[in-house]
Amino acid sequence: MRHVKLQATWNGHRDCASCAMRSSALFSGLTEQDFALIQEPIDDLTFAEDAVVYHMGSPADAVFTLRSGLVKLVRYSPEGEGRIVRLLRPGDLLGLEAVAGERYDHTAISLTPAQVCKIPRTVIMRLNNETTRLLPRLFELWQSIVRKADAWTTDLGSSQVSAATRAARVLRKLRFEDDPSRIVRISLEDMGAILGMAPETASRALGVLKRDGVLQKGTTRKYWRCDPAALDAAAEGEKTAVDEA
Amino acid sequence: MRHVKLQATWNGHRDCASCAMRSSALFSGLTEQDFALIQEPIDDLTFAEDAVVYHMGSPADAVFTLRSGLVKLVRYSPEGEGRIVRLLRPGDLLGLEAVAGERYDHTAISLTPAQVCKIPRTVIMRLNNETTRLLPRLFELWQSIVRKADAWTTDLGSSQVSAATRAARVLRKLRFEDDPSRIVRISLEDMGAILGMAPETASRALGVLKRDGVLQKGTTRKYWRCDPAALDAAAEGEKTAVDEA
DNA sequence: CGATATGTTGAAAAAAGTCAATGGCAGTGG
DNA sequence: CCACTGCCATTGACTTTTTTCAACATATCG
Repeated sequence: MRHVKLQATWNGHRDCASCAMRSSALFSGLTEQDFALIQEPIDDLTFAEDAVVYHMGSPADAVFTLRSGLVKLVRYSPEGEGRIVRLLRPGDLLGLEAVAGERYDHTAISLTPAQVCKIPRTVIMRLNNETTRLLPRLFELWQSIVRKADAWTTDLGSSQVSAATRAARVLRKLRFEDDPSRIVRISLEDMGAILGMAPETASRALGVLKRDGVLQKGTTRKYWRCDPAALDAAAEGEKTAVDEA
Repeated sequence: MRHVKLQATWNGHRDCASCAMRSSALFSGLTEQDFALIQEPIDDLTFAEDAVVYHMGSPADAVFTLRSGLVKLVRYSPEGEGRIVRLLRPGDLLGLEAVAGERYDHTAISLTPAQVCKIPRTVIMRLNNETTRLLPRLFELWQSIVRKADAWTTDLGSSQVSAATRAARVLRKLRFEDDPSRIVRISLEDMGAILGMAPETASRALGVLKRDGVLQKGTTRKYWRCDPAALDAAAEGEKTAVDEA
């Protein structure tokens, strides 16, 4: 297993009212007066690649918004086997269970360098007491998490669908926002932990996509290249034109 | 595909304050005065086996509590393939997305005759406006749904775990509450839709459990019999004593 | 520049999918 | 009441996929 970094660097406090993330995340819908209710400081944190944002089972005292980077949520079985149950992208929330429960349900680990805002649960509680504008957003976010979890099962969890097709579906979740032909490269172990398959099988699945012209090596080991249209086709389970040649 | 019944029978209105389900479901934590705020009538409905409680994509205007019976939540892909993403038991909520969204995310179908209470979204909204005692419960419930969805992926979705073991884990979710040796019998198609495998594979997996002495035929086709301890062992991936003989 | 991690590939075994035939049970209609 | 019919469930035979174990290649980091 890869060495895991524990440290985050603190970039100071964040003014939520002027944050670029404001509209896509938790606090959209709040008014200027509402923001004044946020009395605690919101920490702005930077994590290196492979750093732990929080641990499964540890006391959940804050919710996080992901400002940049990519984060995996890992759920460990009692035997120590880990499965990745979600991939989080900029704008997504981490650790929403802090609002409802005692402890985190996953370990959150960065797949790339990541920037997150740490929002103490007390801030959420106060806002909920003082304004009605947070709640609908909270419901929506919770519901979208459920929807994503269900989609994870249905899209990635069927052995009637080929490993290559399911791998392509994962790759689509890993595309760079600004360049759909660039894909964040994750380890085969992680790919296996997402799809519930052995890393060798994941390697072979990616091999198929490469031979079909869907996927190429990137110039650095941090990412792959792809043909976006071919990737979409592969994710639907179709064979590519290259394959038929 | 099995014929699906569409009809529910109406058993009158329900007084939530005196409901046996009250403590395990949505309204635990409310006071007597809070119950007075429920002005709309709560319908008490009975569904036959294989009846649809609500359809995926239809407008979501009510949340349901399951009072008795067993319900599956099915998510259909655009191609019409259905996967079961959750099994609901008495005390569970159905259609919580009505509080957050416009439409139901699944089709809810009864696996046995089922009794449900239909709670209009407006009731939830009013209670949330008038009292602070509903919200924490709502958060908890939402979080427990996420946790169940994640457990579904990790417990049932790994091809490194044998089909028989995963089938045993499903069977554990189907046990009668009052008699842990009795298991609601579902079709092999449903078993396959839960585990993402072909129904023939599901049949063979159950065959293994039968040969190992974990599972037996019931006296009617509505249920199976099992050795509870052996089932637990099988769900952990262990071989039974019978098997070693 | 080498030590260690991760990725790739091969080969054999195990598991699962698929197609097809058979068997059993329940409900229907004579 | 019983044979008929239709729907599942079961099983067999075969194919394909995946796992597993192992060797080897490649890349990264000290």
